[in-house]
Amino acid sequence: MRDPVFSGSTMAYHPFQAPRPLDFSISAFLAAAQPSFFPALALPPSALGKPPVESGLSGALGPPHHHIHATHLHGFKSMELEDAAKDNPKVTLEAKELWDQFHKIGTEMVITKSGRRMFPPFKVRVEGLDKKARYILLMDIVSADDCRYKFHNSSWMVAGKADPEMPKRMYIHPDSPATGEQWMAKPVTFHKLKLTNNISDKHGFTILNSMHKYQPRFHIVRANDLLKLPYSTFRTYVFPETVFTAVTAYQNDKITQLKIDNNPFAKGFRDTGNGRREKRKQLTIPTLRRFEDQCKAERDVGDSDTSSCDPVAGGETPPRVVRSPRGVSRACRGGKINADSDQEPEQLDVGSATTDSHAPSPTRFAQDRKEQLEKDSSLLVGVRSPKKDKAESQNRKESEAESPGGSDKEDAEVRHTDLSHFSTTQLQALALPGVHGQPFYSNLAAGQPLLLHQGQFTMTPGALSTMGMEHLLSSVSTAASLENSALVGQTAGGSCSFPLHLSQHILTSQGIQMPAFGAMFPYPYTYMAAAAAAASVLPGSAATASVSLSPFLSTTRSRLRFSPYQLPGSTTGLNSGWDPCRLSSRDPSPTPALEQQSQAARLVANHRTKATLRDSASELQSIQRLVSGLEGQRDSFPARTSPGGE
Amino acid sequence: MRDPVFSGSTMAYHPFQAPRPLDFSISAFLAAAQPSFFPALALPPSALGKPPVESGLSGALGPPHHHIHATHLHGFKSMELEDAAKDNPKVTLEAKELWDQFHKIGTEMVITKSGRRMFPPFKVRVEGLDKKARYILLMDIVSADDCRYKFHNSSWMVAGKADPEMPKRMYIHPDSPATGEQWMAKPVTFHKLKLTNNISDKHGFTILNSMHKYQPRFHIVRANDLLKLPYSTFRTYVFPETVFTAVTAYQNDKITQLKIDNNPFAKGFRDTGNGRREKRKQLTIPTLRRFEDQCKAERDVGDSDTSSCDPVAGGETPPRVVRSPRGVSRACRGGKINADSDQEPEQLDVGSATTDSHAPSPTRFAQDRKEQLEKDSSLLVGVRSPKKDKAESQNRKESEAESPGGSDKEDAEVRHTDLSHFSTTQLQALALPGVHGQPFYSNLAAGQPLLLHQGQFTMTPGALSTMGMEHLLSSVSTAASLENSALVGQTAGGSCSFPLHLSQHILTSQGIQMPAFGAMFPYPYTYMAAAAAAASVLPGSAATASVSLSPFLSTTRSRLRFSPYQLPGSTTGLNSGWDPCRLSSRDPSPTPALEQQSQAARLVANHRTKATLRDSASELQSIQRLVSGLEGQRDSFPARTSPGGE
DNA sequence: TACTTTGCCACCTAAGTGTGAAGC
DNA sequence: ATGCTTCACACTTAGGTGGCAAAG
Repeated sequence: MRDPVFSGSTMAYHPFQAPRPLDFSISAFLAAAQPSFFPALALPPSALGKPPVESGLSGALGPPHHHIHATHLHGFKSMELEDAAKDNPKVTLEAKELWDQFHKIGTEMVITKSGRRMFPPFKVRVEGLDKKARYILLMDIVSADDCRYKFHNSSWMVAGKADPEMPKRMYIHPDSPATGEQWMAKPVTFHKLKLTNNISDKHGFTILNSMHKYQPRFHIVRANDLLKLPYSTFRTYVFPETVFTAVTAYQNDKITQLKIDNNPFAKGFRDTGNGRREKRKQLTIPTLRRFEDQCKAERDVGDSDTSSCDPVAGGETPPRVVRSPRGVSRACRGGKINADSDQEPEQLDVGSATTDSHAPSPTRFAQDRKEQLEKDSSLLVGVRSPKKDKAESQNRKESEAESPGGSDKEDAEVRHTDLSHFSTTQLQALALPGVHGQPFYSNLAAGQPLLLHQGQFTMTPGALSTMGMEHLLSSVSTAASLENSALVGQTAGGSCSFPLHLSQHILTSQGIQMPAFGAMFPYPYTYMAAAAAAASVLPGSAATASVSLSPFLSTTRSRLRFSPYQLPGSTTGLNSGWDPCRLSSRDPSPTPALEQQSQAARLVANHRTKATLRDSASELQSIQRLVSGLEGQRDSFPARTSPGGE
Repeated sequence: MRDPVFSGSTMAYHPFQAPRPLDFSISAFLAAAQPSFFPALALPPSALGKPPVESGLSGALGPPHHHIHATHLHGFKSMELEDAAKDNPKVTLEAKELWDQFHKIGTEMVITKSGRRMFPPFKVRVEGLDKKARYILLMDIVSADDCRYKFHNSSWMVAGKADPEMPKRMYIHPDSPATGEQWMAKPVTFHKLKLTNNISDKHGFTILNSMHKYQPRFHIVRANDLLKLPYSTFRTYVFPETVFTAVTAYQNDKITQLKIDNNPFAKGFRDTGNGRREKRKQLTIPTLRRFEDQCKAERDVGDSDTSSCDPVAGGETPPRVVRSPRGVSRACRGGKINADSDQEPEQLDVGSATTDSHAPSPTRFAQDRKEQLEKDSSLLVGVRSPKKDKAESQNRKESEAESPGGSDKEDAEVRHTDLSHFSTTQLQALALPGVHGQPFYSNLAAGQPLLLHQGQFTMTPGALSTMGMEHLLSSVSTAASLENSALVGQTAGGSCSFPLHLSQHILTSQGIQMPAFGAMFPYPYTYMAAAAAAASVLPGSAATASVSLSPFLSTTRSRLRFSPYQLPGSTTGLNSGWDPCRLSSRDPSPTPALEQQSQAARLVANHRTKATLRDSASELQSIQRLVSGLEGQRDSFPARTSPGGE
């Protein structure tokens, strides 16, 4: 309870701790982004959008199909439709049941200096892509809220405001670019992505703050060259059940047990009568074996490759889609707009993302989405309400009582509330920091500040960073959408699969932590691209104001925390890593945004406090996050950007 | 001794079995290719070629620097010089000493159904690249000759003509494309490439015939997109000391022992007093430990990644460079030209590649090369004469007497001789089959016959396949050369590193055999590209004649061998793999070529027979090889070409 | 003291190696 | 009987897991 604002809050259903906050958080910022998205979306020919049905002011909205948005957007702004159409991607989360099991308890992911994989592994199945077109698939992990947590009395509770955001990195799937056919052939796994708390990480791992909540995101970009990524449309998918709290050591024994029971690498800790396992009673759940078995089965299929297991069976979750075409629009820029930011977490699970009612134009679209959601059963796959979760968890026969705050927490509430104080722009910033960076053009790190090949694009750093998150400002849907990317121009004609045959060379190993290999993509890069697009398309661009503050110099109330182990310069060797002190002052200040939830959801959440986080501290922190995301990114770039080794 | 022609030949220094034949073989076909290369080469601005010194009729020539050739070529034919220049690649083989140790004995590589790595690992150090330009690095393994061997009485001897060539695959380094800076940062390893004897392989592994000799090759292509590979210039580097015989089980105990002593994974078989090792006395050589130690040291350096060890120290071998600019030329096409194909194997080691005296125009260049070689000490690095080898081997304290034919064999002789009977075109075909295919655009395999995006390029399949090997028809040198690639046009402006951060995801694992990941690149693809270029540039194009024969239908004397385990259809599952019966009949017939050796070398080798292989059977087989390389490639493509898995 | 983070450890998966008997 | 290929094995490297004591 470090946080002065939330101190005292305890557990489930507390105004400040609504159950299943994670979902909210995500949907919240997604919703916020949405508004700004529509205006710029292009409409693919094959778009089969439906007329908007539900209004989006308060937020409620079902995940819409992209094409729908595209259509509308088309009218708004003329976008390049060249290669639009022909695809209508649909993404489902693999091992959904397993994720759900963790989610109910409150997923925790260990982060270590050397980098730790995620478990369950983030794996998605993609459908509806243009077989011949080439795509780049990526994922990143963004803050779910701006709070710091603590696990107290068997439950998670807010413990203050979030620490300064670490430079986020966009992780490009190593097979990128590859044809839609290839991507759809089998689930796309991201087990090579590693999490770390080492701010000086040189491997390109995703740096997270311990005791903070995060949301993994998946992106699909139609582009045949990584160089085009910056100018391309990002279709973002978020699976609420994948939110997790980063920890350096497991806090909830239930999580530990679930990990042990399902992660083959932890088999050694299973209670097999070998006199191990003391603390945790064997909470082994029936679904247990399934995961591993599936993994093995999967490995044997086709030309196995990969590694981390991942259950194939079970429900797959249709995510919320956020799309950011280049030249995308930005939602209302201005300050903490918001308002009815409170929503019912429960509803969130219904799989719908809400749009900020305060956003520029999205309202009607929100309705559209909602309708879509209700119509498209696939969108609801894997979606479950908190109540259901509760019921399930209670049914579980665990020797240990269900930890009070175990499942269905509500820090989300906090986050949610917090978000409501940010403008759409701010939310973007909030999300974007985690939007790009991890493995990407390492050469960028190697020198060029922002590259974008001179002349092609000119903007002030501030403007760029602010607008860069355009692809976050997209429509939210769980189904597929038509191609609407505004690629800078196809290179070669066809759709050549790029695979690089990980089969033989790349696959197996997880994170060999060779920065040389990683495709590092510092935020700045994408930022610029998106920003450029946005700038050229939208009139009232969002905050272009540059704020001169770094997490270390201009903190109002937010505490800058660095564990003794992470203090800049005190960490591992080469100080070429991220150095907070070097954050420049040329960054835009994000603006507040609204969250959107289904009306039902908001009804439930109405009792929450809305003002708590509405202080300058919140804004400052957001800004700082953004700044670090932009500036820190560059500095943290691995010194070695060479490939070869492999 | 199945081969009627060579039956009876026994061992070292026998006319038919000159020691260290491998070197010859390689240099032979390289030389043959050279002639045709020059005419088409573009001259980079920074070219610093030297005037030709030695004549090339009989062959002898030192490894020239590309730029030299480029310069000359410039005059011959105007090539796109857009991105020419700025780079002058120099490639050296890592772990040369180790390779030499194996080479002396007669390197053997085990091939298994599940795929086996090479040991020593093929690893090269690249220098002189344009830091900012992007390159694609690849490797493939081509037949060293067209003979089948048998290990009899402790020595290798010819046992007939080669079996039908398996579809070869070009293995694209997974980090491709990446900037020159990245590639040069650390040695480029290809340990993910796996060898197999499973003709139905779906992993994209390199399929080889057991008991046949092969030569690994390394290629550098300046291109920022894999899609441009087909239209780009290939700079090929060959390290004679890396020739090897594919086996399903080690034949020479010395090789086995050397492997055990140096491969960390075989450590369990080392004679550490654990009562193992019987057959092989501990031939452990002093240099032993070094390799492994180096590997470990290397792993710790920088952001380790990779895996297979590889000694960094010791001599690195400058290879013979073969370059094929697009719109390349073809050497004399006609039939078994040849003539003084006999050379002294010993000389080969001197590190110089000889050009075929019968080749079109190369003569003067050959001299130039020679001079270069003598001047550039780096070219001689690791180069050693057979005599030296002999001395070394004798110094080794092996309990077991040096197997008579163990080191310094001469099947090479056969191969050499054989090669002399082929026209340049034939040699090209001979090599090309192994030039492209392994991991590459899998989508190609997935459907499109040859793709090349309609309209961009039009040629008859036959012509294409014939000319496709253009990049083989290049100059031979050990040093660097300037950029001369005729890329189809740069996509984005800058030089973005492509890394994909294998660090995190790709690196570690070796060959997870996931076809989905491999970048499959069937020969046909490259063939077409090169062909197109050649066609547009050269007047008297080589064989465009389409031959209607498949290894199964039109075999004159060559026996079609398929072990019971490999019979098409009888092998592993899915028959989507390579099906010899499906080989089409539209392929060009390769033409003979000359080999080139230093004059000294030829003096020594003059006593060899030249006519032995000059029969139609040889030609047919070559053709068949080519055909299978082209047609088989497609069929053998892994059914699953999806990425994702990773 | 309370809470986190670190390091090292044992254990496990994944996969690379040659063996040696069996198969064809 | 010869010659080559296959396969189950034991052993090794590389690396993923949580435990746990110690440190901060």
